[in-house]
Amino acid sequence: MLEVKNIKQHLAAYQEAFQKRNFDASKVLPEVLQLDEQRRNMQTELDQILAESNQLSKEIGMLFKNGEQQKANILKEKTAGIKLKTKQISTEMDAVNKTLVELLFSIPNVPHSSVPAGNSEDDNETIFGEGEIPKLDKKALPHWELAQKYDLIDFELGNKITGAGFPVYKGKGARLQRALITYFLDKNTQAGYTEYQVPHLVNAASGFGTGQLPDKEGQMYHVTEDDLYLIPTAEVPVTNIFRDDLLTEDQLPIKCTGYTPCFRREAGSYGAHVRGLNRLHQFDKVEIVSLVKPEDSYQVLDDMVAHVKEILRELKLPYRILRLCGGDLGFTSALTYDFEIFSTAQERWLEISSVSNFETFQANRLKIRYKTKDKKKHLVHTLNGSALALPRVLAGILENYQTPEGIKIPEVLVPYTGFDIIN
RNA sequence: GGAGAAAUGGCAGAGUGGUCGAAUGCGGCAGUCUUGAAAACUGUUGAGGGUCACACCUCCGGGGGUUCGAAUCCCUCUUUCUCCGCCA
Repeated sequence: MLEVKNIKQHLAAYQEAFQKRNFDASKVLPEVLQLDEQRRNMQTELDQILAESNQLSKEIGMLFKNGEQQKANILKEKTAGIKLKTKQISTEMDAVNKTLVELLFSIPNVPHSSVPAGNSEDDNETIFGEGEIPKLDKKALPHWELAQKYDLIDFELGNKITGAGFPVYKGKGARLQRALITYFLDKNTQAGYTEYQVPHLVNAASGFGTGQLPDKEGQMYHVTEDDLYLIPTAEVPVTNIFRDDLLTEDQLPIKCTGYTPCFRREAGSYGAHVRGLNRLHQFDKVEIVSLVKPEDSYQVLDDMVAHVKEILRELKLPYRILRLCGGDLGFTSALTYDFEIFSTAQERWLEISSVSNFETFQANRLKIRYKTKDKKKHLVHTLNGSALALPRVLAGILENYQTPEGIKIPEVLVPYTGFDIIN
């Protein structure tokens, strides 16, 4: 949710920036300002009436104390009209407020100045790449065939137990996944992120806080009986740890990491490009979340990108980094870098991390603020990223590390897996 | 799941219809004293809105109600604690 005072201050600049994400803000922003003005005026009017009412009540109290019942009763009659009026104004104000908030909820974040304009993923900007793409044998297999060949993942079994998109990991496949999770968490904690284990179901308030609700309701599994949602990412419970918090300046930056399964309905879209581990309803992910002072957030974004880079370097996976264009940018994000690894057997890039700066967009909804030494209060900037998403990393390792003898295990993982080849 | 009790400022804890946004203690901050520290003493110390600044408004778990007036009374929801039942 954007801050009204910022809209007021940067109206023209915002209008222009929104064009990059093809969002027509020409009507909605002035409307927000107009509603805010209206709400403000009503608030002032209401306050004045309440002040009058409070004053009268006090006088009545004094009169009763002094035994001047008659005078008190005269004043009482005066209050009747005031009561009516307060009710009237406050219902009107609630209505205006509701419209205002709904409108604000419908406005996406303002793209950062470095965000390229564009409509789709084709317009994303590749800003970095490294790692050697291995030259594989002609007989190289995609990961779903490797998974079957070495009995690592059973997709059919998942179908039986639950349905499509819920694979069962098995033997060395399960072990490799667990090794990756532990390795990621170790890397993250070494980099100063505090590890959390959080609930996998969240309430609606948490969903609103991080922006999954109300617009992306259909993407989450909803447990209607208890009105809870299965988390689509650890970002939701982890960021909500700090909802409504007033932090002190010296508590920042706050860096958290957490491993959770993630649940996504992702209705539609079946076919070859979502085969195997490419797209699932349940998958594992290790997430990193940062809460920082506004002036630090872009440096921290770079730090988080560097951190993910280091992990991919250690795993020796060929990857590239994209700066998302306006059209591909998430609703809540101001700037997002996507990491993709090259799936050699599928000959395509797979997204395995997305690192974003939300600036105050989430913090404004979540009311996460901090107090400076001179007691000024500001919203924090929130950032998060995957470090990393498991299934596609697993897929990338299986495919890129395959040899005629079997699948080799990246060196850094061997201490975690306890074996160095799958054959 | 059943029975009972409770929810107040950073914490502890009073207040049970009328200057209560809230006593008191601890903690925090500032000062006095001290070479420095501790102790002692003095002052100060919740949040949001609003204003150039005041004024003023709102907030005593959430929501609703009674009343001229609610932290205080009523309804409801949530959470916590104790006891019982069940249980990884």
